[in-house]
Amino acid sequence: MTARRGPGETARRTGRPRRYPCRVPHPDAPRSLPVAMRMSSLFLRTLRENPADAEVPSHRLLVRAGYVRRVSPGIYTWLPLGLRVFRRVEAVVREEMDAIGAQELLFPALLPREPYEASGRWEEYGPNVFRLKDRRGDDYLLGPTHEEMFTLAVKDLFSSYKDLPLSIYQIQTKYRDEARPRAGLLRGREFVMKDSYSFDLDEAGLDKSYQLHRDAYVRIFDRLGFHYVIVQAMAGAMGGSKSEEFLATAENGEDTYVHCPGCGYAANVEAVRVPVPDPVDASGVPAAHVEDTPDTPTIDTLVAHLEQAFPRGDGRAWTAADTLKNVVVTLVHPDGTREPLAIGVPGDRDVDEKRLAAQVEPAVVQAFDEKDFAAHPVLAKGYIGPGVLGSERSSGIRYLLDPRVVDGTAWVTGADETGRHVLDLVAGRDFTADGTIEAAEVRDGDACPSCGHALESARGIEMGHIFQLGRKYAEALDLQVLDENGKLRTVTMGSYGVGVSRAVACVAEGNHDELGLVWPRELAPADVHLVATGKDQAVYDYAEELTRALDARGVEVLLDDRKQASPGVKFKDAELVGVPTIVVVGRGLAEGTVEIKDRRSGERREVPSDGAVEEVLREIGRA
RNA sequence: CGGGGUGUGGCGCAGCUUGGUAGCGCGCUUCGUUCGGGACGAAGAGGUCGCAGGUUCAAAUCCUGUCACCCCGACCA
Repeated sequence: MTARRGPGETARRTGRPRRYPCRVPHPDAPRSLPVAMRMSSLFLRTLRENPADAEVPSHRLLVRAGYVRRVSPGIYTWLPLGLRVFRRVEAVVREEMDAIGAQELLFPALLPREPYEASGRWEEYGPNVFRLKDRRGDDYLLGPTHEEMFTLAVKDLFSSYKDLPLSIYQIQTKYRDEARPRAGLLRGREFVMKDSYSFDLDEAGLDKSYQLHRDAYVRIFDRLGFHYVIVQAMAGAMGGSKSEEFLATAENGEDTYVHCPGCGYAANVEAVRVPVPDPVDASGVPAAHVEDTPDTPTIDTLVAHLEQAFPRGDGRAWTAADTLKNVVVTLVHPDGTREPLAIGVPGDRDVDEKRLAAQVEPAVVQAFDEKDFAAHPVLAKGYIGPGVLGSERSSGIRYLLDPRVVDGTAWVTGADETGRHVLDLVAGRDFTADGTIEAAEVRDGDACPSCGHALESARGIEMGHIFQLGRKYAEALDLQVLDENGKLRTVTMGSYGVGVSRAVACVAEGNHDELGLVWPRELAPADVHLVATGKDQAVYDYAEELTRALDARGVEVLLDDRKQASPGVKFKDAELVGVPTIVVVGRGLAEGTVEIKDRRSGERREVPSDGAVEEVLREIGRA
């Protein structure tokens, strides 16, 4: 708020909260100066060339246009222009959260070890958490996420079903010691996230809270103005069941998802379910037989050998899809125990490490190395088969199959002897497994699990994630309330996050052209970029006057009042900075006109200088 | 953690192969001119060449070590 008007005054007039002024007027400045960002004194330096360390467009442009500066890998300073955009995003998120009755609070970023010890995550979270010690040697951490704190806060204050449902949130700086920060603000080690949590007595309540948040998120991402998809997701290490992600569609996004043009189904690749085929009648398949297949340790060499040594009578060529590939990995459980796990997938598909990791969480997957093979001599590397796999078989290794390997399907697979494979091995008839697992890679053209159409894959940036946590944290931290019968009930929780700082980068990623940034109106650092050109003092006087008049109407102006800069420099800077409406006061003023330019379309029109205020208001949709 | 690359004024880079005491563009300062598309002229300020050893009469340049950063991958509520 400025010294010039009372709190809320502008909010009433314009129907939205006023942004704080970027610059406090100099004490010597006349009191009558309008509150505007002045390019002549703004803490800003635009760069003509791209910074060498920036690769993705959002990073390049945010640095070039003077919105942010890198301090350390994955750690950024918000400069005045950037901070204003950041505050706008924050305001959108805050408004929509408040609108569903969620209440804002703020936990510390610096947290003691104990709550995370209690939930088991001090260990589970691993190297990604920033840990530190105080002078006495006690352990602290910089919060990577705050489930424990929210849960404990509710436990601290509430104890009755009458207090529920409850949704609380914070907009807080989070810290994660990412192995490789990248893409500027898109994946940082310090970032700002809105995280909220719902607390309900039962599943029906949780469903309702979840839906409220989902609706709020739709409104938030609509207002932020980027293209996004809502995809089914894995609840991940957080535990819980139902989960959806809001992905901003972007070719260079880190997340891969699939969507179905037939029915609209969309899911993160990790969460995709394979439609399970019906069992096949295998009565015509001959008995399984072991054959010599020398030098065929890979699927490719095996298929080539089959085609040459065992051509099929019906003219069909052997393909990788006829083989069953058995991959062995080591699971490392949170308590440190190691367990070998065998996965059987059709030979034309690889095991997708991300999908596998998501399936076995919280265990971590490690490659099965030479030492592991030495410890399990029954495994013939390159020729592993179901003959030895399974908890009931000689290896004792748990064996899980891709869901496509249904009863009655016949396979060529390892015979557990180097240089030998078994043919016509029928699932259900000749071998069984301990269960199924969704770990095979997902490909374009795979059948949609809900309608059977061919799936298409695309990439996106995770902007929001909502999920039903259930009782994992409530149980671990003993969050119970008394129900109407006076009995203790464990509360069920939902968890909902939005990457606020990431959203700034993401909006920039989706809103720029070759000249610079192009902000959506609601997020721009100013409503109008007013450029005064030329050497005529009347131009600058008029620009001051127009700025003052616009300010009085609640329009925030970025005023380029630099006298030493050439018109070209001012135009380039305006285009780089990306305020959606650019007003040029210059040579036309003598004839009584100013120019209004739309940054996005490039369209410009001359308007009478004496009616410029109304024209600008109309242009920015506030007439 | 694996692979690749880069460290030279505020920013972007050249110089390194073949050692000789640091240069270009942008930006910055001063003066003058210019003023609708990153102006022009003149004069300036600003650099332990990432760091540490070594070789040499002499090291940005050669050797060894080390640190940092960027990109790809692994990893990633």
